[in-house]
Amino acid sequence: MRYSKQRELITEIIKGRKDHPTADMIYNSARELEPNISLGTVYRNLKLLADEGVIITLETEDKRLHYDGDISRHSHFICNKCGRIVDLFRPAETPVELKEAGLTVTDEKCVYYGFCNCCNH
Amino acid sequence: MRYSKQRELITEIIKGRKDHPTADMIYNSARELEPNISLGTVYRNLKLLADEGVIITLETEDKRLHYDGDISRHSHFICNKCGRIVDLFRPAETPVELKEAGLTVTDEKCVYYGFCNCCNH
DNA sequence: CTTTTTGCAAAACCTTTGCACAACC
DNA sequence: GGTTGTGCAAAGGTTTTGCAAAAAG
Repeated sequence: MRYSKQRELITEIIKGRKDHPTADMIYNSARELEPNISLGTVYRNLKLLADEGVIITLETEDKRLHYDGDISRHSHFICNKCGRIVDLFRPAETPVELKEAGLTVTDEKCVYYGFCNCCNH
Repeated sequence: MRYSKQRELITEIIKGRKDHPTADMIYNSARELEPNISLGTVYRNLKLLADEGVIITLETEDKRLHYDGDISRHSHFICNKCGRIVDLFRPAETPVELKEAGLTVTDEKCVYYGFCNCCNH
């Protein structure tokens, strides 16, 4: 993988925020510093970075892919009302049944849905 | 919610299978019995059934929504190679941190990725 | 008869891709 | 210089939606 200014910028943006942005949000941030960057480039690099394991993807009910620069093992909470995504650093235990069934686990994605402090009632 | 032949058929199809089909798969099944059913109707009803809690949605890395007629609390395993989705009836414990943080959990979706028996090496 | 649901087709939406040009090494 | 990455715009695939007709109650 060769160096590119655009890819570095995109990586910095994702690694620098904790709000699990979508491609479009990252594109908008990127354009502030690099006004000529294209949406296609953003998508291409996000896919590349995710494939390389540099970032993580989060498939949510809003049907847009969210990205997370924190690749440590953790779960997420998503508010049904405001859509806020919260990190959860004590991940759930991987069920033993999986190993028992001969399944090799490489990755896990646990998402809890509910209402956050601001949106309770 | 008024009765409709199409909705009943769609519900039966999802409840009757364990392979977590996509809208398109359900559409194809439905057409075997109801050749004039439209894809729009399938999508409309799937959304309705999911909103009503009659079925569950599964957001996966393949970018298509999968549906599950089994609404009991359980997790899923998805094979990175063949895409097979396996039910896991011992769900992970919901992290206590969530309650401690004042977050109300209404739902949880845990997906484990890896390689199934058939696809191991 | 009124309201909900359907089929159809078009639109919306997010994401991917082909291509010529620019950037990297 | 050869190869990889970019910008642009067009295409792709899934899901949603507007509308007139059909079905339900």
